[in-house]
Amino acid sequence: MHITLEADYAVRIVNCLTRCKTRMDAKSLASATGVTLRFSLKILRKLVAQGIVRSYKGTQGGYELAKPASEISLGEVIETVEGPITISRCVGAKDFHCTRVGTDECRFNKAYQEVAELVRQKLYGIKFGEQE
Amino acid sequence: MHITLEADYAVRIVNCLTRCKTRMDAKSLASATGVTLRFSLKILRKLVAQGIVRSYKGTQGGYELAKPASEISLGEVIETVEGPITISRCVGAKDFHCTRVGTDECRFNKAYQEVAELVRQKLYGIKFGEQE
DNA sequence: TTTAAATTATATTGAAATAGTATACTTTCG
DNA sequence: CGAAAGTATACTATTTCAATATAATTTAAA
Repeated sequence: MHITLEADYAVRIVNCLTRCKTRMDAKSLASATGVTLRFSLKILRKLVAQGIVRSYKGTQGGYELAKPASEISLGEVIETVEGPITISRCVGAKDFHCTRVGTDECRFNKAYQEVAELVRQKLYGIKFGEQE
Repeated sequence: MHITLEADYAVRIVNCLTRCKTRMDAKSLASATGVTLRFSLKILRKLVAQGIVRSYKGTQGGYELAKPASEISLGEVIETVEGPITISRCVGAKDFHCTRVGTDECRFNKAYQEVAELVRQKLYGIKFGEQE
């Protein structure tokens, strides 16, 4: 159970933009974060669409944060690139189908949802801005 | 970010064994849980190796829990089939490589580890036995 | 003691998700 | 204009996940 590499990359990119306060072009960002140029462009597009990063076209173009780093959380960045955090795909489905017992009302769905909520709260509580 | 289907299946299987207290053969277990026979055998092997389930060979063989259901947790079952819960693959690696800034000591590894620990504690706290 | 019902083990295949690339296009600024 | 940047879509490769196939071994009962 872990986040995708792409989400990791997105975190690196936002972290880099947080620290290097100047506008950066994709090429510099890519080499600074260790992500391939093409792939970082793909990620940057998602971050722009979500309103986390702002882009500038043209010769002096590049990327910078669209809002204060203190308002950007790990959770927001992660969910932007890989979608909502869920623990089990089974959540939302009816139930486990143990036909050998009478009632098989499943309490694990609830547990999974609680875990997902726990993770979400923790990740949304961690902001990029407030680094010591 | 979610557990694998295999882990879901493992939970179903252990849940089924918890509820149907009799010894069950793989075929019945498979059809009761909606997992294919072959795949459930593969999962059962892991559960047996971990000491969660006990197997009996021969004509009257089958599977049953190796210990009280109240001592088996969601976390144990999940980690048995898919390995340790981690949030980022980046954890343990050196750091993000933003070369444009001086020090880039990364606090996200720590955050990831905290989240993983949170999830682990929650999942290990949920036992199969104490279902109402 | 044979035999059928069960588990065990290894290897292989198929499918889906992830990761990364290619190409063509648009915008902006000097 | 024209070069340097971002934008968009589509495609390919790789990895991981899911499932299957085959063959061997063990056990209990007839």
